[in-house]
Amino acid sequence: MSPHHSLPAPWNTIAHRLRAQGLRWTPQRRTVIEVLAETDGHVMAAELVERCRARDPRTIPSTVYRTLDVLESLGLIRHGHRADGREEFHVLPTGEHGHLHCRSCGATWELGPERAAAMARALRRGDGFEVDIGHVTLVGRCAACASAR
Amino acid sequence: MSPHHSLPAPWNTIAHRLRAQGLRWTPQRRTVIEVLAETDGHVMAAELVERCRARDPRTIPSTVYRTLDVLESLGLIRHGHRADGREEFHVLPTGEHGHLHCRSCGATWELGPERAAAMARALRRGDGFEVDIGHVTLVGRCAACASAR
DNA sequence: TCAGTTATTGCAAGGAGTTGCAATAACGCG
DNA sequence: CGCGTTATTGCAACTCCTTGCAATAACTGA
Repeated sequence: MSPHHSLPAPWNTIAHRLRAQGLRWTPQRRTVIEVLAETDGHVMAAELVERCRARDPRTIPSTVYRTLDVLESLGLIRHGHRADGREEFHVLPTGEHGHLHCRSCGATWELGPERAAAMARALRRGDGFEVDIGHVTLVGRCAACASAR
Repeated sequence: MSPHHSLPAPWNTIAHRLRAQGLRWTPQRRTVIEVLAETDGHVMAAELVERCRARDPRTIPSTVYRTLDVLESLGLIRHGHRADGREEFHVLPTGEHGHLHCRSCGATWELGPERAAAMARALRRGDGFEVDIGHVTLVGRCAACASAR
């Protein structure tokens, strides 16, 4: 087995990509990336910090946040905000999808690419605004809660 | 002149509305409402706290935030989140309007009721989700910045 | 008007992020 | 391999907001 368990998929190229930009590959960044590689696509920032701390107790929050900024600038993750304003990261942005949150029952679920696209079209029509649908969680009421009033 | 300079428009009825619900009319709440009555419709939470403090240096932030919660439950204001996640309040929600923020040029502007409605329709179609468009600031790129790439 | 009830307040502590700065440690080059 | 350059780190302080709790003070009813 390799001396440093290597990372899966696109994560294993990050060291090179960083260095290619004059940036550095550090143990702290490796920790963050190892944690990201294990997620299913969504992580709340604070939760990610916690998982890094579990892996390495010396983890410093500000370092994690700064690493996340760098990874976002590389296009590997994308940050957004949940209904309560807290930060959330979408790992490896695949299809553009959004999030819907019902203020009545508290549920949060995904807005599929097709409907997200329809919404983006509705916004574009008018002044040409190109929405980044993944950035926010839309708040409202789900069908069940809306009709229950 | 009246002993207690009375508040304009709908604000002057709040004391009664509060008491009608078993809630109380306090000097601290009066301060918050005086400040709200002077806004143009938008205030960032922290900024509002600051203005209350200017009016009464004894102002305590947590009291202001709690008062805002109460006022929101009365339907007088509505909270939302800006592109950076910070809290913003819409005073006296009139027409349903949203906010758009361009991540390139940093501008933020309003999404008029018509287009907001079009977007809400696009979301409703599908699973019946009723979006509260005023709650979030949609992030993306304005026409100018989008075409500049 | 006074007293009892209990909604609110003030305070302190805590969570989530951000930022400035000096010390540290990756990198790239000789 | 060792050095100098400078990107990063660790730390401390700070912003914005939330929460628990005991003390305070509005309201209500007599």
